[in-house]
Amino acid sequence: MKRPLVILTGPTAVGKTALSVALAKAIDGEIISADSMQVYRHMDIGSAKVTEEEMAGVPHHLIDVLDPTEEFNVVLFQQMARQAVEEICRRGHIPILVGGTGFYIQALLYDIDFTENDKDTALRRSLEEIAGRDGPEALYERLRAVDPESCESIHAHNVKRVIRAIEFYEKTGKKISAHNHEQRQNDSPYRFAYFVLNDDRDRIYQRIDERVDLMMEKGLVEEVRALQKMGCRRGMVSMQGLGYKEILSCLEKEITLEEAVYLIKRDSRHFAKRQLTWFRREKEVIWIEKNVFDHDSQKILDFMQDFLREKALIL
RNA sequence: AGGGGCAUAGUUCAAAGGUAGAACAGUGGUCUCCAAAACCAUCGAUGUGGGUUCGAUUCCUACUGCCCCUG
Repeated sequence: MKRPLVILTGPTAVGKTALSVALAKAIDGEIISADSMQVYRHMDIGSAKVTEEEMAGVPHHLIDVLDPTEEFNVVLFQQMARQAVEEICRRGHIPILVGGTGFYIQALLYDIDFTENDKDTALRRSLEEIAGRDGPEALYERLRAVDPESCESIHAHNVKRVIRAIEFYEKTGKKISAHNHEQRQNDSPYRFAYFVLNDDRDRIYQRIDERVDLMMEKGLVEEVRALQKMGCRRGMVSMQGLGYKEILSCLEKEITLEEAVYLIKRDSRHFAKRQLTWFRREKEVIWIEKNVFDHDSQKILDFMQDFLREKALIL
């Protein structure tokens, strides 16, 4: 029997956290965070991390488990999340995956195979060097030579992807285009319900602005300064987080605080938009438009529970 | 009130008597190991009324609005 998995996601600032805790309480669930920034300790304000109080006693996993100087990526997420699902099920509870990183959700939900990678990053580095020295087109031609199919779907300017595709070929002797095609056929190992919470675009953007202002009031600058003292530098995975990279370059006097705030708001909007693009493409998602439910969280909760009962995910 | 200046896309700025460009914003999309990342595509403008002209958004003029100076 497949394990149950409830997913609750949506664009940033739409209100996932509050709803997730209420849902967990209602269906005896535990929460697994699918958030690439909330995994890090000492990054509370900028990542809009759930507070102890907000958790209201509901167990949360994959939050505060790494230092900001450590790396994090899909593969690590996948391993940690899988383990969390197992533990939660063993306790007889329902795992609820909550967070805005669609790629991570996909990795767990469809059990995407990433195993062919090793820890050796020398090749990656030398490819980056080629891109820097000879330009992205030169790298692209290298990819065309070994995996022309990938060139169909990857744009030459997208150096990160081109590098990964070449790397995949060099390390495995297989084409990543073929591998991805195979992986796309994966059936989920879970009985799942994939909820996407959404709201009017204007409202989301407004909430983003308000939230960023609040972060500044709460002391985001101090938080980043402390991280800086702990040895966090730009280029680290954690410091690519929205709010962190901008404040960091403000502390390094590259931009003013005003510019930093503007950029954080703008990039958060862009992020929300990209998230929605991602979810639209995912199959089998259940959209929860807040205005359809009059922004009444009880109505939303009732709807979700009815749905889960129907799908026999809960009794 | 008098004098001067400005009026072009949502915003900031280009250009030109004959098809008005860009950046940013906005919108759509890609994504299978940096994903809060990286990348692609796309919508959109000459304030209003006259005049000169084959043709005005450009030149002239009135109006309206904004800015600066004087009082």
